[in-house]
Amino acid sequence: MKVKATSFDIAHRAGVSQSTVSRALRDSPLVNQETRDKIKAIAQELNYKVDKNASNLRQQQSRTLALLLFEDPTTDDSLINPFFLSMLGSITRASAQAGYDLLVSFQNLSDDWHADYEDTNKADGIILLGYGDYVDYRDKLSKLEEQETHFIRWGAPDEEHPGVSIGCDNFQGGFDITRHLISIGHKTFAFLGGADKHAPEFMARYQGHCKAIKSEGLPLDSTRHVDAISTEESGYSAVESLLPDIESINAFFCASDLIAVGAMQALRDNNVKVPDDVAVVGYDNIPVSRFTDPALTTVAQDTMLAGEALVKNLLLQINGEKPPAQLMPVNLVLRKSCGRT
Amino acid sequence: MKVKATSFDIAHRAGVSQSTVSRALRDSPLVNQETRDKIKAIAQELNYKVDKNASNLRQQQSRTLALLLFEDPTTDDSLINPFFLSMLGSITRASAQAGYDLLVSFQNLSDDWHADYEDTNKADGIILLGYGDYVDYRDKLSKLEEQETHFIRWGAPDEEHPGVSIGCDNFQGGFDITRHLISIGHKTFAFLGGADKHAPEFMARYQGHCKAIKSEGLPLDSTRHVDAISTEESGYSAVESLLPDIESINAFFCASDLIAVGAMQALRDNNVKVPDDVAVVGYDNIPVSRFTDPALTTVAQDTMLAGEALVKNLLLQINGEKPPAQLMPVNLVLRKSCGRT
DNA sequence: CTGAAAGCGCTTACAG
DNA sequence: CTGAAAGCGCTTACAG
Repeated sequence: MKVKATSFDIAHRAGVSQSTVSRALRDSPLVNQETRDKIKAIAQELNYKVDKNASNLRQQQSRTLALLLFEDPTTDDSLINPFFLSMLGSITRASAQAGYDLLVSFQNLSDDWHADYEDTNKADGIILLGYGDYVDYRDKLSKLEEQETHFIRWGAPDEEHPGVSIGCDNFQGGFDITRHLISIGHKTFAFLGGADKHAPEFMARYQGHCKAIKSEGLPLDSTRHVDAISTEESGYSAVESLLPDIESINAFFCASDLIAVGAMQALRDNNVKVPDDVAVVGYDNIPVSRFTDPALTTVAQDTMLAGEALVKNLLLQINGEKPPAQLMPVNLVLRKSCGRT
Repeated sequence: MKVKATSFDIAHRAGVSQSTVSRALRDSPLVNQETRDKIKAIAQELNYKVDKNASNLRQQQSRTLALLLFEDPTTDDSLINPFFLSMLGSITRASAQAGYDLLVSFQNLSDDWHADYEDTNKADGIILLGYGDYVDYRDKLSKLEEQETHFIRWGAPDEEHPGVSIGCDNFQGGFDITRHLISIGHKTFAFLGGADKHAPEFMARYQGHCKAIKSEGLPLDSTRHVDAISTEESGYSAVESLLPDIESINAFFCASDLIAVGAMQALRDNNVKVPDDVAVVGYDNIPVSRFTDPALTTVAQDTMLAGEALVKNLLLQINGEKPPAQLMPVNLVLRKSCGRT
């Protein structure tokens, strides 16, 4: 077993004090340029690396962020919503860019996750990612806040809830895509997705949907609402439950792409043609959505931007500021599944 | 700002020494049961958590694993191969189960990633995940080994390369699925996927494919090989390049599901019916594969098992053992895209 | 510009 | 069973 070099070893070789080594390695302007270069050369030669535990302990910080990913409770062990995975990617990149490491952890909503990350100095702050069932969340968020943990939540900004959150403008997304459906002639709808307090994102999308129907002068009963959670299976069953009345529906607005993929599957299995017999749109613009048959019209959330915003906001909090909640813009992605584009 | 309690605060309140607090909190049998309970109660009350930096520094370990995920070099910023994401999920779970935290980081193969994780005591070991372009890797792996870093690589076990690796039996997978294709009557093939030193997984799948052709007594030229990397786009182009001869091909063996998804897209766009005109099979069993039209026959790698094996192996290394490389079994998943099942 | 020293908050060998 | 003390490897205020 190789023994790791310490700053004392370097100091010894360089003929300076350990303090000077530490300063040189941190690029302190206090150190003579020549000395600094010499020290760095020796450090490289010995393959010396600053011990993070010691450094963090001394500085009382960790330069690490923790990402807690909440699984959809019903999801099977190996499946994770592709949208969140894509967020995971962008958050990882954003923290790396900011010079922070990222500790990743999957949590079940039901677990006792109030999370020993910041308390233990393992992380300077926490990012919470998942469809927020805020009814269940709430107490845990309060506890985090009580302990003055720095955290940011992905999801709908919501006055009533503890902590800051960043989310996409789900209302606007639901509004825009519905208006598009109406503009190309669709008049009757089914909204697939549980829209209640347990799924505020879906609820906002649904409200945007209804608002568009109203504002375009269609009767309020032009849409029907069917519960579904964000899985293909659930989308499949939702469509099955509507089969008896399928003729009366022009367009399906699925609250997520996963639901839409399952819905299209069910329609195909029942010989309903998309988009000829019925239009289908989704939400999230997950990678698959381009490759379904037909390609899925959907609402894109910019995960890159969102990830950056989350990290930036959290970092501000860690630096003692109080950054505001943020609502990210959303974009329509028109493809074939909604009919005449 | 709340001041964090330390073990001294607890000691003070409990009327014992700080050493005893430390012992009690670590469930040392040396401590009187009553004292232990009292200390734990006080710790809870003060919301005390052991400082990981201090604890790790003292113990010279981190109880943390680092996962380096290598992106396919051509992949755009926000896309990550779903197969690896699924591995990510299972690795995260497996490390949590083992009581380790997981530091996740995306790396570009081109970056200088020899990775200050173990050297800095940020992690006790490293997991490398990605399609291994081992030609490029090699030097970096050697360097890791030289520094006596504990690491494990996902990929084909390979005598020639530094370090231990765990991978699925790609040869067997390629063999099995090809034999199935032959058994249901297909006689001519195209293999889509770059099969050279830069993509050893694909190469092994290709070799299994060829072996099956030989062992079933078909002529060696019953398959043609077209380069493709693991993206839908690449699968799409690969099929396009074969269109002039498409009639001569019974079945496409795509080296990954992503390639297959793109290939099926291209076939559809060119009015070639799957599976009636041509069969298509993939590899990986990514979530989408169930929902393509038609559903994709593919080879499943058990990511759950694989993740656990990686973590277990690495932990053994950390404990000073020399666990062997491992080849994980693989399963055929028969769906509609290959024709008569 | 440099060094000696204190101290971050633990764990654990040593002594009792 | 318990305590006093050393020490993990740094960073940084203090003194020069």
